[in-house]
Amino acid sequence: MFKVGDLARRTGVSIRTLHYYDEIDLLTPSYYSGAGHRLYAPEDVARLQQIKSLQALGFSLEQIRDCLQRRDFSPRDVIEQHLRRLREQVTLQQQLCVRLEAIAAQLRKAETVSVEEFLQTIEGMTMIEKYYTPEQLAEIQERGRQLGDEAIRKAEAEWKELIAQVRAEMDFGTDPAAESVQYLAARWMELLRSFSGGNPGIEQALRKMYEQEPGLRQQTGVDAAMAEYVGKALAAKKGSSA
Amino acid sequence: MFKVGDLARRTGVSIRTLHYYDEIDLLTPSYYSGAGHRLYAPEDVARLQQIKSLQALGFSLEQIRDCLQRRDFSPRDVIEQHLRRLREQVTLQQQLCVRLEAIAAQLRKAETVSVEEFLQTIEGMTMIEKYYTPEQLAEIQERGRQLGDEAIRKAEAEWKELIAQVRAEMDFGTDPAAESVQYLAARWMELLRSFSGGNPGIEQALRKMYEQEPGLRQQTGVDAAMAEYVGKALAAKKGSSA
DNA sequence: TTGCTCCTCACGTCACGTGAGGTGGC
DNA sequence: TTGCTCCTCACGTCACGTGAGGTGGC
Repeated sequence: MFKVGDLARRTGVSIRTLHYYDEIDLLTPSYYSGAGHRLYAPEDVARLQQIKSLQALGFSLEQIRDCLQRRDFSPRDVIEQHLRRLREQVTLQQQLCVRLEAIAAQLRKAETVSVEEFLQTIEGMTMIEKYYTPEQLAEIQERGRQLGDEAIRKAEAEWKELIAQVRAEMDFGTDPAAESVQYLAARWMELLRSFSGGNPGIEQALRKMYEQEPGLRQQTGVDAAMAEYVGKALAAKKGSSA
Repeated sequence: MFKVGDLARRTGVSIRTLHYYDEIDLLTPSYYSGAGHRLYAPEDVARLQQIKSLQALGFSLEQIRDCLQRRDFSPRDVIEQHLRRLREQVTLQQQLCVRLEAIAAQLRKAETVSVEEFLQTIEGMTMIEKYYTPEQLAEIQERGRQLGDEAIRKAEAEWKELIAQVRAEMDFGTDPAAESVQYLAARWMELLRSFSGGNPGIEQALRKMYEQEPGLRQQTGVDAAMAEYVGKALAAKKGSSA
């Protein structure tokens, strides 16, 4: 026969927890002393052990009560179902880990890490995940690893310069078939390939993302007009080589 | 300018959530209409997007508020720390998965699956984890897989019979050096080896578990007296061969 | 006038932690 | 009488969901 304090000390649960279990009828003491003190019998202690075991497996107190009360209870099904849920959770959390790692990698790559850049990085990630399939993302990440942070930084700088140069030619009204534009268009395709690896699915997703995200167009300076201009330049080249 | 309903529809969050964010000062609308209706400006929408992004990474609303408010906020540290916590969680959940799988395997092995057996299995698992190291557990599991369910069931039945036979000799008062007991002791060591694989750490953990768990002694019928009796028999054999 | 949207309470969730204020046995 | 343990409220947690009851603009 134990009083709450004794049982709490012996089993490592708190007194409040025992009170609570009593309150929700999960574990009611078999006896009470004259003064209204809870007295737990050995079978109550055993039940507490069972409760703790099931709780360690991640079951809710309600599930535990069902498990200990109901006669038509199927341990096998419950365990299997529980296992499925848990596996799903683990999968989701692992995906989250991958996302966080990608963000952490981005932050390490950047030199200054302002709050604004951080938020942009995150929103960028969220946006990107809307357009690429998981397989495409894995492929892009893998290519990024092989290129290395330094090469990626360099490519980003080159894109920036290239876009500015194309914009200048457009503003100047240069014919897309002109040699200077042909050179830029070729460089454009080169950089694009180093990102997409030539995977047409990735290039298509990228195009769609630019079409549907005005913020992205504004941020990079690549708008519909530029896409058309570069497209014409590439078509002119094709035409000349055919 | 959006009213709550508009913003809710456009972003997929509930009206109640927007009310709540207002209540905890996480996202307060920039304006109010004459009738006291919330009016959200474009920058409020942007802030909501940021909140959603950070929430998707698993941050609490309080962490998000800190992140958006404080100037001395270091995104890099927060992400790394968050990642560490998440990885820990995943590890714990994966361990839990392993436990549940072991229990599921046990349940499949048994023919009848009463609630009592289920609870015993779980309590057994919990107890076992207290005595063996994770490496030892992995080794035992691996050996179990190699033996197969059928062989394990057979070994368990043999243990039961062997223990009963030893008990009978003890009750009869047979000398541990007698041939009949020598045979039983040899069989004892054989079965023990098929469990421990000869790993002395596992055998030691097993002994300690039997010493410290009265419930286990009662359940199997292997008490201190029997351990001593078998020990004497083995010593007698050693003595005779030396 | 009828819908629709908006508003502000306010309770419920899950498994307790943490006092508050008071009683009974050594 | 002094500690110690026990008791019963009852609020707080986290991020909202879900009504209840009432108001304002088309």
